[in-house]
Amino acid sequence: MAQLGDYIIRRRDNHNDKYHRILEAAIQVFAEQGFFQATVSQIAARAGVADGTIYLYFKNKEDILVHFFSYKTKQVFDRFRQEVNKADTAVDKLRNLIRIHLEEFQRNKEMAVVYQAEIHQKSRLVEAQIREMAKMYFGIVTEIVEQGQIEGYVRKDLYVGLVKRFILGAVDEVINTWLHSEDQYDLALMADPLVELFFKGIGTSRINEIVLH
Amino acid sequence: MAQLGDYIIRRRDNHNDKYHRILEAAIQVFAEQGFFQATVSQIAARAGVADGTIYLYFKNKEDILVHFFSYKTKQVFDRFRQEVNKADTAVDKLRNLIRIHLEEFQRNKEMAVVYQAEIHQKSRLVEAQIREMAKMYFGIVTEIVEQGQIEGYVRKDLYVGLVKRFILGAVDEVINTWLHSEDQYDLALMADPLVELFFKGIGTSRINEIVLH
Amino acid sequence: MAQLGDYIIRRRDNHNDKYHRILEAAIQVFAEQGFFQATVSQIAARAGVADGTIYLYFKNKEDILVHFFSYKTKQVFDRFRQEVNKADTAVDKLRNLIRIHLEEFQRNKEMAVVYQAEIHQKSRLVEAQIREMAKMYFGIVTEIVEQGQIEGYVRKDLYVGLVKRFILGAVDEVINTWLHSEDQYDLALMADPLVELFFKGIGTSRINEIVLH
Amino acid sequence: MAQLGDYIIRRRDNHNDKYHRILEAAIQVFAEQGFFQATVSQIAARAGVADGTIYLYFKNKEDILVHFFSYKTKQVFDRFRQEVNKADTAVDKLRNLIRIHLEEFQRNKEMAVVYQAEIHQKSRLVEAQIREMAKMYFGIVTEIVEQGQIEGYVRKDLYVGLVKRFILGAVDEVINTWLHSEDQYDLALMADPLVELFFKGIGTSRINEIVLH
DNA sequence: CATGAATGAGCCTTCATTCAT
DNA sequence: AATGAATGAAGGCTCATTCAT
Repeated sequence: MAQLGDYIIRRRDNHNDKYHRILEAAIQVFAEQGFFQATVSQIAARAGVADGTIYLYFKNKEDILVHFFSYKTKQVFDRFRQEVNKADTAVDKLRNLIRIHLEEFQRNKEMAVVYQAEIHQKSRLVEAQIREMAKMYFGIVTEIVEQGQIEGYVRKDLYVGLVKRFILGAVDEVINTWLHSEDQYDLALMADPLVELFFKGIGTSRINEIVLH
Repeated sequence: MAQLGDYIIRRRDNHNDKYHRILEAAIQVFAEQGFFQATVSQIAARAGVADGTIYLYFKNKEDILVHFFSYKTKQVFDRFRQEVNKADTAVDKLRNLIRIHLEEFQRNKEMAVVYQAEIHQKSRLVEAQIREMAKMYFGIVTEIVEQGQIEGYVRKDLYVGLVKRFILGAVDEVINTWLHSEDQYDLALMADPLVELFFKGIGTSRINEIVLH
Repeated sequence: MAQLGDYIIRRRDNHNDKYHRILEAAIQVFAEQGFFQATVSQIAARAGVADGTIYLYFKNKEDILVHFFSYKTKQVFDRFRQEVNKADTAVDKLRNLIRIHLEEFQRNKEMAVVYQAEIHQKSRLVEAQIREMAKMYFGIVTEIVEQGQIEGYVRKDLYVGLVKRFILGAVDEVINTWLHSEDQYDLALMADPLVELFFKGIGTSRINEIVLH
Repeated sequence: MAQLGDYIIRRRDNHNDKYHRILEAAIQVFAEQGFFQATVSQIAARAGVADGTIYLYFKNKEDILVHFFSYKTKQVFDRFRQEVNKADTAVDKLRNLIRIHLEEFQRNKEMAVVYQAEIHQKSRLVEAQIREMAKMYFGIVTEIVEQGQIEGYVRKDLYVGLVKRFILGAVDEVINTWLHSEDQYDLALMADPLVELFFKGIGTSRINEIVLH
């Protein structure tokens, strides 16, 4: 009765299982060795499959990276949006964005490593996806800034494109430092101090006495 | 008479000449292809020397990258220090730091590419140098913050380690965006807006009504 | 009632059906790609069966070629014999032989391609069958020559082994040229001119004034 | 004095030496295994060089075959032309053509094997060269036929294109049979009997009583 | 019988490095 | 010091064949 159904499901699961096992293995190996240093054999061994099996699920080595980006990373960026939506005020939205960003990258350390390496390449293997994620991030920041301006908590004289780089860059650098640090402190603890810096900067009120540009 | 001396100098110059030609060629090739994609032959061809000649000046391919960092990049970071010293106030020092950073990376685009790629690797081939540069940058920021606090323009409740990442990350992201941008706008123009963001943040004075953490 | 019988027949037909579908598919793929370039997967896809199914009907890839030769090619060569038998005189027999040879290879172009490639290999995968066909062809030619000699139309001082190569080679070359020709002229039209050349050669009667060997 | 010259010559010879060693090794391996079955490693081993060395002299595996055709085979076909020129009458020219063809292919048995296999492929790897050689052969036959017609030894009602296939095919078949024969009889002995067949055909004068087409 | 996912041996090719000249 | 031919290890990928379902 349920036999056929079970069978199909098992097959499908098996398929999915292997696909994901390879993907997860690849992320680990890419994280450890870097994309070009990683070998397909290493990935296969880590995934517990034969070398040739890789090519049943992926077109080639590069294709694994592409799938990784459109699956794992995208998934993470989608969570950014969700968390931002949970908050009402601009301040809370930014706080949620930063917090979830740090939390997710802390939780998926290997993804973080691969992501960092890839977006800082000249010839990116995944240009399209990266551009899309950047756009999404920009959208979120734009929303926060505009809402914050309406609420009166965000300055009006801002170039949002720069604000996005200002925020994303700082967060990325915090993550990057953490990735290269010996002791594994809690990355998420950086969220609030960062948010405070984003809103208040490092200056005192006296800074307004100076014409900065 | 002066012949022997000349000869030695010429030789030495010749040596230096080739050493630098190889180094410059390598940076170009690394920038275009990435370190692992670049081949020693390409570098040799670009430098106008034989493949084997590379190994008279460098231990191996990786050694070229190491030399590049301790030569070119270090040189650039040394200029950071010089420019900062030219200014008197903390504000001007930070402005000079950001400006020279953007200017130098704009001027040495290939260096910028190689630098960005390398510092975002997990297994860095040049860990030592990068750590040293990070330390130097941290020193500069510390000095600026402390002076700024004395001058009354910088808040006292700051975690300098985070401030350094906050600043460096934003600048790096601005550079990274520029590197991947189609149109080559003037990167240095970002200096003042960035400095303003660093000091004032994105918030208005009303932000102080909210307890950020 | 007739059910069981039908079933068996259907099965058998089904078997035969698949067997032949695979064989025909293989010939097409072999013709297009060559034996070593062809893949079992391509054959399976063309035949509309699973890869594994191939191995229910054939021992391995090479076995398909063997079967092809003992099935298709043999069948064609059997037709040679039949057509020759239909004629009474040596001249008509040779004409029929040449005509049917050209016609059949024109009709089965893919077979022609595979056949040509295979018999001109050093290490033939189908040595036995080829030798058998050569023998059969030799038998036909022998018969024609002997009958022709009796009838007085064929010279007596002939080395039949050479005559067979003389005829077969010329026909094969005509076919080969056709196979590689852009425009698909009617191959069968070559039959009569060829037969004339076989009988009369290219010389005039004056050629007899010369001692050829 | 002669040192530099010697050096250059040695280098050049060395180069030529290796180039030719690889080429000769490749022909042997191609002859034994066929192009697709042959491995680059086998060729390298036979030539006494490292695998990678092959790629200093040839673009890839296929390129070796291409070079082989434009070097060895072409050289042989050039000899055809030379030998034909040595004779005065059409009869002698044809005899020389056939004789040198058989002699050369007998002397270069491996070349013969590779040549036979290649020209009977559907997708030839060396289409251009083969077409050129075919054209040259056609030119020779045309010349012989026309001269023979003037001399009165060759019939006027001939389609030269067919005559070329008639001759070349027969010769090729004789060679092919020899290549696959166990006992290595003297191939050149077939020249005169073949020439006689070409001129006189297999028919007697009575054949003229019959209308062949 | 039929399937097609999985295997892993094997091949072509690249390229960092060496070394005789 | 300089050359660049030669090396050979290593890696990505293919594909004939097997076998659990």
